[in-house]
Amino acid sequence: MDQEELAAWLANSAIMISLPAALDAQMQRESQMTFFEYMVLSVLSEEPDRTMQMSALAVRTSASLSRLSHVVGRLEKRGLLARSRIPGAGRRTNTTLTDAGYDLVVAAAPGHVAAVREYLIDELEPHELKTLRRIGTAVEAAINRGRPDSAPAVSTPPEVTAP
Amino acid sequence: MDQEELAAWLANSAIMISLPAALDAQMQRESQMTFFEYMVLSVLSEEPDRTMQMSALAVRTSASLSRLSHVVGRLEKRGLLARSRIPGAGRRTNTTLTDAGYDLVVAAAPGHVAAVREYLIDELEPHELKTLRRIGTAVEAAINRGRPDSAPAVSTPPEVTAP
DNA sequence: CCTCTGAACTTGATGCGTCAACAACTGTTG
DNA sequence: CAACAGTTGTTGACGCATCAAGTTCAGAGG
Repeated sequence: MDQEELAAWLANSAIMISLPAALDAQMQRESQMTFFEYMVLSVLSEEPDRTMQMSALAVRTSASLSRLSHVVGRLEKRGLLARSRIPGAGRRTNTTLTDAGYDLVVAAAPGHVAAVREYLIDELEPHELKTLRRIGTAVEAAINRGRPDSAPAVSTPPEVTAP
Repeated sequence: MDQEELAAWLANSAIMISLPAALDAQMQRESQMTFFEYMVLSVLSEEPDRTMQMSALAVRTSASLSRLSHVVGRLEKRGLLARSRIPGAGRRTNTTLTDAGYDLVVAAAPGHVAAVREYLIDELEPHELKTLRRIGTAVEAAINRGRPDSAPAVSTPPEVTAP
């Protein structure tokens, strides 16, 4: 690993470690939830009927079904979403955002967007943005190469547009 | 947030979420430790005397002193490092890598380097590497701007050169 | 039919991270 | 020199993630 590769790797750790931490802190501070909880609510808020099946939601948030189940359980207790079994479809379960949940996402979004801008977007030149996009795509492809079918691990982040 | 910014942000989440998860999984699988534990051992292994003060180690690993204290406690129980108070220097404590700890880092390093190459470095063109480096630096600066003095949050990643 | 397999979750135990206290020093100031 | 303030670490409680079962269903095979 040469000088330039090493430097890139060192710098990359800011994106891998400090950036998630900073975004988590912002979300915790301003909206009393986790970055990941925001992801879940945000993804649901983008569906036309604010509803999604657990497994689909798990794929979209890059989480295991187990993790998602725990989180959804908590969010349900807080009245932010509701679960309902789909009849005649095995054990399939739908998760639906409640009005309270929707309101919370809407309230949390601006602060989140501002943080993403402050820490990342506004720091970059247009050509750097394009390259970042290319890199992210390449990394995702490289990781998924190792597990061809099982886990797509698509890592869709919290939506940054207004819900 | 326009189309290009949004796409870059979406792609970036692969670096923020999937990449750390993949590296963690690799480390767990092949060396029975956490990515963060590897960071700690690796940083120590680069010191001439394999020794570092707790607070310095905390800065280098971007961790809170509390987190570090817990982790070091566990690593000490596993015989991978040892703590010793520095006499006449307040509560300062030195952490030293044991031989077992050093051997473990040395054994774990190749697999880690291979993973970093596979998921990131080998995917990128030289100019993309340079841009990634620039982006990482910019992100770190932007985050630190918010907390001028208190927490440097330097995020030094695990060394990728042979220890 | 009746069992079996597989899909889609759920649950419980365990471990790690965080936050807020607390503890152990040193040096400083009245 | 006595109290105090500032550093530097440690600890315990609590929340969240993970992993390995377990559960609940639909449909296939015998």
